[in-house]
Amino acid sequence: MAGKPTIDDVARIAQVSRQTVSNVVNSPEIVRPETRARVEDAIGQLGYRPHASARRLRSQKSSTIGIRLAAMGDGISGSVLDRFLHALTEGAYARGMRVLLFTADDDAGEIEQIERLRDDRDADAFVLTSTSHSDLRTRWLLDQGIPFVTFGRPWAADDMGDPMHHWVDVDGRAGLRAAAEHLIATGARRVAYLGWPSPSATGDDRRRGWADAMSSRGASESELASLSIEAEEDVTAARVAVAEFLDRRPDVDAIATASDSLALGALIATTALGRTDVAITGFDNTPVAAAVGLTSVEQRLGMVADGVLELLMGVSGRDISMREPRPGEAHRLVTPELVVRGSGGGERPVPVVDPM
Amino acid sequence: MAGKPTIDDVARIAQVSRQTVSNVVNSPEIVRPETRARVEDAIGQLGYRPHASARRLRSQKSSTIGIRLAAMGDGISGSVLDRFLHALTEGAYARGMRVLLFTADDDAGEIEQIERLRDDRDADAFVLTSTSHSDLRTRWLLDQGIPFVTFGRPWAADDMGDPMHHWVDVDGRAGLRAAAEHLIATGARRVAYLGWPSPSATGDDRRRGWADAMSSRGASESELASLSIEAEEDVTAARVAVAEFLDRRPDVDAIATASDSLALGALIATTALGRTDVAITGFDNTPVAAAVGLTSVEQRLGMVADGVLELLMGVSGRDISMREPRPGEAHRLVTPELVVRGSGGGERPVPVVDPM
DNA sequence: CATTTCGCTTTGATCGTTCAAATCAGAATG
DNA sequence: CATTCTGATTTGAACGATCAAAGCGAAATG
Repeated sequence: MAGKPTIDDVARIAQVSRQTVSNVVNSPEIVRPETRARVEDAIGQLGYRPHASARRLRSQKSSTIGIRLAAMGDGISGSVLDRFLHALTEGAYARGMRVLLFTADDDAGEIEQIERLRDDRDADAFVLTSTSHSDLRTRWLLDQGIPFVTFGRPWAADDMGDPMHHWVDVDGRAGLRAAAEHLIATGARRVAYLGWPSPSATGDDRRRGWADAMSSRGASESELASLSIEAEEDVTAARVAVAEFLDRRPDVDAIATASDSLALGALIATTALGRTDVAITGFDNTPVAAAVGLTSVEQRLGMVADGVLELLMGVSGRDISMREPRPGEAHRLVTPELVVRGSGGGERPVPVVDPM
Repeated sequence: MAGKPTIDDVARIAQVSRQTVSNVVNSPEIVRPETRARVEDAIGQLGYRPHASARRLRSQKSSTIGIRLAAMGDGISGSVLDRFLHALTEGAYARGMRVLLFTADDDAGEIEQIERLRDDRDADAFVLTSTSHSDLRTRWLLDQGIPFVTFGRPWAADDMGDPMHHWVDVDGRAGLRAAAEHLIATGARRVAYLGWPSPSATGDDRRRGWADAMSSRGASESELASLSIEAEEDVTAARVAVAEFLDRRPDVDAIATASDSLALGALIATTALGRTDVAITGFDNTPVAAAVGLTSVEQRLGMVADGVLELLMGVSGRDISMREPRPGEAHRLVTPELVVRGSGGGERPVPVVDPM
């Protein structure tokens, strides 16, 4: 009476047993309608809510997904993780799950934390981000039989066909193809590509998208090579690289880039050179892109989050229920969306970076 | 035997009772050393870890802090929340707490979620961010008697003296004073201020810091007014405002700004105008600032997080233990730190934004 | 020597729920 | 009409820990 109402309080008021109340809460369909109504009434009247820990103890499920909050030295794109986290949390709540945060300095530390959370039964599934080829973590999780999904492909020989583990990823290739095609469609004659130094699994894939668009317009391999710019994921590095490049190749009138950071560097370089005719596209659709009016590729993180939850819990399940990954059912490749803004080419409706 | 070991398994191996094992885990000092050793041995041998939910059920404590992951339309500065979250999570784990995420579209929605999490006993304390004057949420939380700390002052008449509730904040005024003084020290003769339209609690406070520095150099009120630029938290808006301003006041050779977004706008404007002699400082020390080499005010979010946990749990406590806020013990005002980079003034060691 | 004190350990109850099996009333079956 | 079946509800036993109080042996006290 003093504290929060328990299931017994509800049972007493509704003149039924504990278990019936439990049934009304967990599987209403097996309770006779009138009984159900009576119980629901009592629940509403008392403001009863099940004690999550009691339920978790008994059912041996934590209904919690653990995810590492990376230290984000990733520059601007850190906000991608942020938005993904937001979408994941929202989706998780809709399915009766919670999202628990943890931190770690490196992958080994992450494994340690996951082990702890698993042993404490604080989380029963995990989501990994920024996976690399032959990732320590995925191997370990598979060995342990811990349910997990990665946001990011394993980038193994045959990602789609050979389901080592469950993953969701964004089709960067399609994204860059769209960006390049948009630049061409809005009047660009020579579209360069600004990406990260190869080899870079994600980067090479994005470059392929640009190459797709260019090839279908008749560009040769050597032309593609001569239109490629490389820079580390860093605004300054990108600025320097683009300035140098435009000096050699003033005929280039558009640049599709692999990230908003690179794009920002390109934007600063072209502005400084007075080359405001050069159209630029970014990737990630970060707040910075929105802020400076940059056309960018949006990853649709809501769909990514949905995909993750679907792989973890089934299409509409409310429990972690992961099977062996089966071909065709273990992956989701989300097609991104091009968000067109002023600096993306053509008429430049809002002249964003030229002097007033 | 099949599943994870329980406290009873440990007890059996160590030839002691359940409770003794519990004591070894929770208050080792009351157990006789040899007994303790035996139990610890058994724990290690079995790899025993207490079942978090069982513990929470019995002790009626969730040992969990809830925090809303804002949708971050805040532009670049979204990363501040991110870094704070990281620091908070790290600190929380060190004190045996977990951090649970939730989302909401607005403050009313946040209240709803908090109520749920409280009722489900999923979290027993909350951290609020970006509080406004006369905040719906703080009022409600106080009424409900739910432990919480805000990151951000209430901005009431006398924040420091009158402890309505527990809060931690960064001393933006001191930050901008330091920035302005740095600009002056490195050779600037006329330092303008670029901030958000008044009234803005945070913004006005930061402006005051700049004004402090200027006044002590003998600037009059009217001079200060003529050196103030206003723009919304938006790169483009800032760029436009700064371009206009520099047209009127070409004598200005430095700009202290209230945020990295504004600073980026200023940077783009000065670059475009060829005024690379104008030194600029930002606020928040976001990845963007680092990327473009911008001197910026670092909020020291680790200290903020520590302050939050201290107010919630006491100096070294491992439990939520909040009293009535008492004068002098209910607040923490963290002094930020100026991170000096190339574009911050003076010699411009690394010419970041001029054409190559 | 009986008694109190002290330090450590054990015992029994309990936290609030779900599981598994038992019960029960009424309908359907032969 | 006795019997089986069926759907809805109840009962007793966990889940794995901590709390509160009791127990116990050795040392201290009168």
